[in-house]
Amino acid sequence: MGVQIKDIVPIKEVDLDYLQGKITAIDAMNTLYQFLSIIRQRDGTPLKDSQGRVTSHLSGLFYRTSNLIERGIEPVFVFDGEPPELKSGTLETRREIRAEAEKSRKKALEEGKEKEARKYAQRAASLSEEMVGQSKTLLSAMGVPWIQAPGEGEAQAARMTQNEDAWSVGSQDFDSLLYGSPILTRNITITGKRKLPGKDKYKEIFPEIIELKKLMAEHEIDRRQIIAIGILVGTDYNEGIKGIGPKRALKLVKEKGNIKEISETETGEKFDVDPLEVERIFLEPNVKDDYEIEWEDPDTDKIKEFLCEEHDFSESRINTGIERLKKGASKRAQESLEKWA
DNA sequence: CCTGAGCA
DNA sequence: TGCTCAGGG
Repeated sequence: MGVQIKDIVPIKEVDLDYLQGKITAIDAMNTLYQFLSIIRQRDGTPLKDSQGRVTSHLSGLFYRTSNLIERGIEPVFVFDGEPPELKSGTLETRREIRAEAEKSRKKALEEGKEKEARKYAQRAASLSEEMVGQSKTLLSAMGVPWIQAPGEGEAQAARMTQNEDAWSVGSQDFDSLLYGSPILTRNITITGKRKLPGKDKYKEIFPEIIELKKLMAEHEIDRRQIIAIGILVGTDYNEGIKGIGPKRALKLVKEKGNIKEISETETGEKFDVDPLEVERIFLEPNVKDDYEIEWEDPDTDKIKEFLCEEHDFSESRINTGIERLKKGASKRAQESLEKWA
């Protein structure tokens, strides 16, 4: 889920071309999970190869990434390592929710309720170690860099952006802002259209830029106070206070100044874990500075062997993707040549 | 999610 | 050129 602070975050819509020439450190798990959950048939069945292995994540990853590369957007994927100990409660809860959803999915399918079945299938989706490994294999064949984070991927991506090795973090969640990323990019999609709540109409989706500086300036708060707001509404590491959303959290934080003061109030006594420990996860995350970000030419044979031969993707569709990757690679080569001129 | 065909 | 829609694996 991530920390829910959308209501107090200033968001700027941009065109996908705005990201051209910019390096985006993409939260890989966030993205793959999105693909796995969304790329499905009407009854909720994911795409599968002839051996019954799920391929939805590979489809999304290949087509979207080759589009980004063609447009000169430079993605580097960042994978989760070990979660902080405090996340175990959240992870357990998610497991339970998935198990329940899987039961509901089967029931709905037996009753012939396709739409219901799909909803529960999406909720039951979970990324296996194998899927993560396959995704890394595919990215390497495509010549797209990926980084193994020691801890949370969002934390590592944020550090890379702070280090100015990336321009922004790409994720749907807001957590990277708490980890100190100067810029967050949401909705990095090619053909984004989303159902309008209620109506049968579809609205086009644009990438969104969120700047940490602007977020801080707008509310006259510092980064520790943003973390405090997160802790009040709830993070992956604590439950948050019932009845407090981002607006009330902001007000409280501005009144009390910091999480320590808040923890000593009546509200603060309701925390399920020590809020200072949660704050420490965001301020001193488990990240590394020895990483390498290099794009390479796509390896056509490896891509085809992996996607077409092993997982039954259509060769003609994969060919157009490979052409896009090549186009991006030559664009990069051209630009690095111009730097010398 | 993304592709590609069909149709205005 | 832009839109919808079925199907992808």
